[in-house]
Order: sequence, then structure tokens, then C-alpha cells
Amino acid sequence: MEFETLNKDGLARRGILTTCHGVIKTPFFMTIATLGAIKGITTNEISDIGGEIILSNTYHLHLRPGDNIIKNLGGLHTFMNWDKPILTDSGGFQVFSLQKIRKITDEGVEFLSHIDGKKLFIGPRESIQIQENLGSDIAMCFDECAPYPSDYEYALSALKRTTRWAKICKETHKNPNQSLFGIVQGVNYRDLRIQSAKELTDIGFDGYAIGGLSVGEPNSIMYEVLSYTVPYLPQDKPRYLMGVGTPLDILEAVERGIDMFDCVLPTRNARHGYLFTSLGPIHIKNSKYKEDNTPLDPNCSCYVCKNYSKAYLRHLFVSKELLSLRLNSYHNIYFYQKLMKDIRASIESNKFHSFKKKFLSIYQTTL
RNA sequence: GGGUAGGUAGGUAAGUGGUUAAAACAGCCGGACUGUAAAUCCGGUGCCUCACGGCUUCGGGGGUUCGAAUCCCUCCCUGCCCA
Repeated sequence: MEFETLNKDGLARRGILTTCHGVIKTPFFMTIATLGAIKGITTNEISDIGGEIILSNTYHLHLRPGDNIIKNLGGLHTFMNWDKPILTDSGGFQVFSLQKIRKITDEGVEFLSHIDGKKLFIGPRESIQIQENLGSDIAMCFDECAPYPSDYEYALSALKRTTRWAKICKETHKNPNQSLFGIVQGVNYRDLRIQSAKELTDIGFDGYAIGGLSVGEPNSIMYEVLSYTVPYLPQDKPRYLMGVGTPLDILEAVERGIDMFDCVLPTRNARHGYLFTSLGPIHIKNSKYKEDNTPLDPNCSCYVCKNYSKAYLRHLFVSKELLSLRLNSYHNIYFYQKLMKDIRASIESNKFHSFKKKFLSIYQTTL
């Protein structure tokens, strides 16, 4: 994998990331396909929208259908009919999201399957093995995503485990066609974040992620953590802010030097009737749209905005039509990809700051 | 005509003497969601009031009781069965 910065505008930067399955323009946003599927959307549609990389998940695919099955069927790309890059999350987030049904030891994490309660163990070696079986282009180190708030002592122990596991991941990782990223932890403690960044940099990875954010902390803390952590990450490697975020979060993070994002917001919120538009987010189920014959977003040229009215989209949502989930998802994904495209263009022309300001002034007027 | 089951908020439907302005679901009105246990979850929804609080409800009428949607009498209506 190669990463090249094409130009910078302040700390914001624009570049290209080259993987075995193609080139990706940075900064980019990965739509999430946890179970090997973007809920309700085909890979063909993702390509049409302009998505160049998607994210899938180790824990979930290991449980079902099983990473060995996927390997035997030709790998995840073949299995899900997506020939562009895939990043797989390591299962580290499930350490956080499935807190109630897992136990952490220094060796790894014992989960009780959320499907049938069976015990399964995932440690750094298992996570890497699964990700190699899946055949993703970018694998993530198995980390401990600590919750917010966490006391200093706990944050430190999670950080140490994450570093120790990162070393094991690096040693275990063999596939030359797959790159491996380390994940910075440390909750909201400046010295711990810096320590984590240094330790991971010493081990050496193809890219660096900042994890453990957007887990309930105020936005201001997230931005602050980024501000003091990013300077400790190598300039010549991609930086990935995991699980983020809202359009505002993304702009703030790009401004601080982040290149990669992923988040469930565009897809999950779409299914819940929360739609992103250039004029701000809207709840399509609101009764005020009952007879609104205008497009969802007058400034959007996606298939949905070109062909349907808010009144129709509201009707579909309220009526629980399957098409509602599809159209809403399609639009929100398009909105995010368009945002990233505009961000890249603004960096290229050294107008990121004014772009951000203008975008937000319009986006936040209806908030 | 006889028998039987039943009539509860705009809908479906619990509740069979006090803790019931009345469960639950649906509907309607809002909201949340950030490396997806999420097509999920939460709140509101008789009337009046910003609120405290007050007022009127369980087919109609009458009774019993300190107290009734719940017990009794009567009337009305609906479903089913038999003539």
C-alpha cells in the first residue's frame, strides 16, 4: 500500500491511497458493510455513488457465516461482489459495544455470541487470522476501545493492552497484500494519547487510526484529542478517525489532519428517517412534509432527489415500505460522498476553511 | 320468539368493588442514534392549565356501597346458535 499527499491546506490534506484493489482519494468516507452488505444498497450502487472503499467487520463475519467459509468461497471481495478496497475492523469496537457479554483478559476477549450465546475468543492473533481469511485490503489491530468516561488508571491499562496486542498483531500479520493499521487509545488523557501514538509509531504500521472517540464524549473533547494527538502521527502515513461522524465532526477532523472516516450515521439514520441535506438534517416523518412536493435536497443531484418529493419519501417511511430504507440510505450515502468530494476539491484549491465555513453556515441554519 | 356471547378512550383490546384518567398494541405527534446485537430505541397523546392542580369518562337510565368500568335492576344495541 502506498500513500501520497498531493497537497495541504493548513493541516488539512488531500492525497491518494493505493491498495491492491485500487486507488482511493483522501480524505474519504467508508460506508459500513458490517456483515458484508451495506444494508439495502448493492455494491453496484455504492460504485455509482462514488464510494471507493467500504468497511466490514471481523467479529460479525467470524460468527456468521464464518471467515473460513468466506475464504473458501474466494474471499470477501468475491463473496460480496465488490472489487474495490475493503477495510476490516478488528472486533475492537465490539469490546466496547458488547461490553455486557464479554470478558477482557491480557490475552484477548472472550465474547458470548450475541446470536446464540456461544463462547468465542478473539485476541490479536485470532483477529489478524480472521482478517487475513477475509482478505481485506486494510486490516486493523485488535484494540481495546475504552468507554468514556474512564478513569486514568483504566485508560492506561486499556492503552497498554492495546499496545501489547498491536505488537502481536504486527508479528502475526503475514499477508503482503494487506496493510495493517495501529489504533491509538487513551480516552481523553493527553499524555496517554501521546504515549499511545508514540508506542504505535515505534512498532510501525501502514497507517494510524484514532480510536475510542465518538463513544459518548462531548464533541469539544473529541476535537481536542485530535488536536493534540495528530501531531504525533507520522506525516507520511494515512490517519483514520474511527467511527466518525457527523458532517461537522468530519470537517473539524479534516481540518486537524485526518484522512479517513467511517460511520454508521448515514445508513442507520437513513433507516430511521433522519436525512442529511445541504440545508441541514431533517426528520422525514415530520407531518410538515405531508404535502411537500419539493425534493429532499434542492442542491443534491442524487437519484432520489431528482425523482421523488419529500411527501413521497415521508409516505414511504410512515408506511414502512422497504423502498423507504433504500431511497433514504441511497441519499444519505450520496450526501456523505458528495461532502468528501467537496472537501477534497476545496483542499485542492486551498479553500478548505472557507468551504467549511460556508457549508456550515447553510447546514446549521435549520438546526 | 328462545338461548348465548358481548358493548371500555378516534381503532383493536386488558381490566370484574378502592393502588384506574383507565394496561397493551396500533395510530398520531415529537426526539435520539457516531470503528452497526439498531428497518431500532425513547417520550408525549381524554378536557382545561406554562405549571401546581382541576374537570368529565368505561352503551343509556336507575340502584347498592364510604367508594363502581367492575355488584343489582331495567332499557337499548351487536355477533352467533336454535325456532
